[in-house]
Parts: sequence; structure tokens; C-alpha cells
Amino acid sequence: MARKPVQQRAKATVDAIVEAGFIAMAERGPAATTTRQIADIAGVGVGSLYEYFENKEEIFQVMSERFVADTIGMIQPLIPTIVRKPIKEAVLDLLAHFRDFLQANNERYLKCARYAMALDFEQHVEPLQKTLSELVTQYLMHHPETLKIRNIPTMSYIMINGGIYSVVRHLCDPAPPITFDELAGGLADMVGHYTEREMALVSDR
Amino acid sequence: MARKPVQQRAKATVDAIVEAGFIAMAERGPAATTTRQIADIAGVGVGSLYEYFENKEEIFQVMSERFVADTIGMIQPLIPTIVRKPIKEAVLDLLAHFRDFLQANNERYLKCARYAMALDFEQHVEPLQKTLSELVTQYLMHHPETLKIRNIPTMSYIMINGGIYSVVRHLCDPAPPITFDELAGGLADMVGHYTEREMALVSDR
DNA sequence: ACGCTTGTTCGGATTCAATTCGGAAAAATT
DNA sequence: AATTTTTCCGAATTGAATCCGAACAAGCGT
Repeated sequence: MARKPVQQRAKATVDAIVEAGFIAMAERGPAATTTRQIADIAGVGVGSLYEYFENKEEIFQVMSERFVADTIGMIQPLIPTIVRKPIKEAVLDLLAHFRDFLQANNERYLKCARYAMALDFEQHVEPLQKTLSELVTQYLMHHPETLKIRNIPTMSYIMINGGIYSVVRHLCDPAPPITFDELAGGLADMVGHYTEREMALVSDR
Repeated sequence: MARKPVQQRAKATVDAIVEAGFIAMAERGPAATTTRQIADIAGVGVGSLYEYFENKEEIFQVMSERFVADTIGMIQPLIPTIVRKPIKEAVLDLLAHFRDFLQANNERYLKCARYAMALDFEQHVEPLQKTLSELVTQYLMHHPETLKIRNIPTMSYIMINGGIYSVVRHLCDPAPPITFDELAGGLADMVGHYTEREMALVSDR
């Protein structure tokens, strides 16, 4: 941001711009949204965009940050409930919430996710990954028998990245080859079967 | 394409433009590459770009298509060898080839993959997905015992999408939390364990 | 209330990249 | 070698992103 808004009215302008960014992006996609559109939707002059943002790109960056922060805010309160459930239920539960979250508000966050995953994955989605890693850790602590599983960091990495991408891609696909429930069930089975098999192997040693 | 090149020399300029597109993209990323840069690298005038491409975007589209086609061309000949291996080895083998392929030529295809996955997944990567599905099908036919596994389409979808994304993301990450070998081993185990567990469950019924 | 400083808004002017266009050069065809 | 087709080009156009300075509002001390 080029300058910090100090007055209340300026903060409102910044909010209006970011909100307008979400609306414009959901309507036409990021490539097709112009500064003028954002300004018009926000009800401000084009010049105002540049008071608080270096350029159009930075508006998208802030949107991505808000998206990630909101996602984390959505997940955090679920953690205590989820960690007490059996693994497959836990995965299904998390995925259902994630889908609803992405589709809310005319899919604004789904569009955003698509964009955020393209450029600078690490920078934007890293905090989200950290939160999910935290969820995994807490889950393991509530189910001590699973602590024997090997390669937990690797498996978290795969399931978190692969899971997020599969879901986002599936929801973006106008004609997906499988239903969302099949996808969710598949991901749950993937995690569940891996856990079961790994524990069977470990108990043999 | 606005117009088809009929003479040999015209085909050469089209090639030079696409090649220049890869070079420019690898150097500065897609957002920062201008038509003038592409034209300069290709050694042609800016106007020439528009003889054979509607716009800059279409150059990237053709690049994506070539990338996907080359990827498929890389995988096809591996299929006969891979389908005869045990599942974990097969996955590891495929992943090693995929990594080498993405990193060849100054990582040109890795950059391309990042871009191609952002916009229009379905349109571009769909043929690749089809090829990999084909690989899965052939694998299953060479290992009849695995045919009892349920939800094969779903599992293919998850492993193909999740696998591709995990690998691309990992290779793009300058400071990945795990090594590539760990990632590859993890993916192999994920597939392997799932298969083993599923077959154990199925034989009980 | 009043002048002063600081913060905010705005939209025309500017910049820069994408795209167009008309004609020249090269190749093919007659 | 004349003619037609194909190819190439770069100056001119277009339009979106960005800048900038004037005008407007808010806070603040007097």
C-alpha cells in the first residue's frame, strides 16, 4: 500500500475498493477486470485506487490475503470438533465446510483461489498450509495410536496440497467427471486407508 | 490463429515466435513478457506476431498446447515399461521422468505448467489427464488383482490432479519443507497403501 | 467561528503495451 | 517478367494503467 488510511472515511474507501475487486473478479475474472470497473463498482474515482494501492496487482494481492485469512478464520473454530471425529468423518466434515465457503457469495472465493494458486503459491497459501498442518498435529495428539505413522510431514504436504487443488479444480469444472461427494469420499478414503495400512504395517514391527 | 502459414519460411517464424515465448516466459514470467520482447527474441517485427496469432494470449495458449502435447509425448513411450512394474516403483519412475521433463531447458515447462494450471485447467490439461487415465487403465489390466478396487475413477482423479499439483508446487518452491524424494516416496506410498488396504478390504467380502 | 495543516478525492493528462493497417519485399504462379 | 499470393514490418492507433495537481473535507489550535 502506498499510504495508510488514517481517517474513518478513507478506511471505508479502501474496503469499498477491495470489495469491488471481489465483485468484479467474480463477474469477469481477474484478467478482464479493469481499474475503471473496480472504481465504478466501489463508487470512487480511478485516482483513488492509487492512493492506497501501488497498482492493480496489489489490489489482487490484498484480496488474496483476505481470502486466506478468511479461510483460516473459517477453519480455526472447526478444529476442536473435527479432531474428535474418526478420520474419514473428519476429512468429509472439513471438505464440506471448505466447499460451502468457496461457493458462498457467488463463488467469490473460488475465483480467488484459482487466482491465488497461480502466482506466488507459497507466499499466499503458506499460512493456510500452516493452519492445516496445525490441524493435523492436533488430530494426531487426540489419536495417539496414529503417532506411529511414518512420514507424517510428507503425507500432510501431499494431502493438503493435493486435496486443496483437487477440490478447487473440481468446483471450477463445469462438467466434472465425478461428483463432489465422490471426490470428498475418495479423499477421505485415501487418508483413511493410508492410515489404516500404515498402522497395520507398523504394528508388525 | 488468424491465418495459416503456408510457406516454409512462415512456419519458421511461427516456430520462432512460440520458441521466443517460452524463452521470455522462463526469463520474466508470463505477466511481465511484452509482445515487443517476444518479437525481439524471435527476431521478427511486432506486426508479425499478429499474422498468425489473434493476440498475445493465443501465443500462450499455443505454448500450453505444445507443453501438454510434449508431456504426453514424454509419457506415452514409458507406458509399456511402467505398467509391468510394482505399483510403488511405477509411481516413482513416472515422477522421476516428470521432474526431469519439467526441469529441462531452464525449467521452461515448469513455468509453463504453473501458468497452464491457472487459467482453463480443463481445456489444457484435460488431454494430459486422459493420457494418465489411460496409463491407469493399462496398469490395471496388467495387474488383474487390482481390478477389484472400488472407485477407481475417483481415485485416479485425486491422484492425478493432486500428484501433478504437488509436484509442480514443490518444484516451484525455493524452500520446500520436504525433499523431492520424500514427496515422490510419499505419493508412491499413498497409492501403494491405498491399493493394499483396499484389496485387503475387498477380499473380506 | 476562523485560519491552518493534514488527509482525501477526483478525473483529465500521461505513459506504455497491445493491436491494427497499409504498403513493401519475397516467393510462387502464370 | 508480369502477376498474384504470401509474408513481413514498423509507424500509427487504441485503450487501459498510472500519475498528478487542483479541489474538497476533516481535524485542530486559537
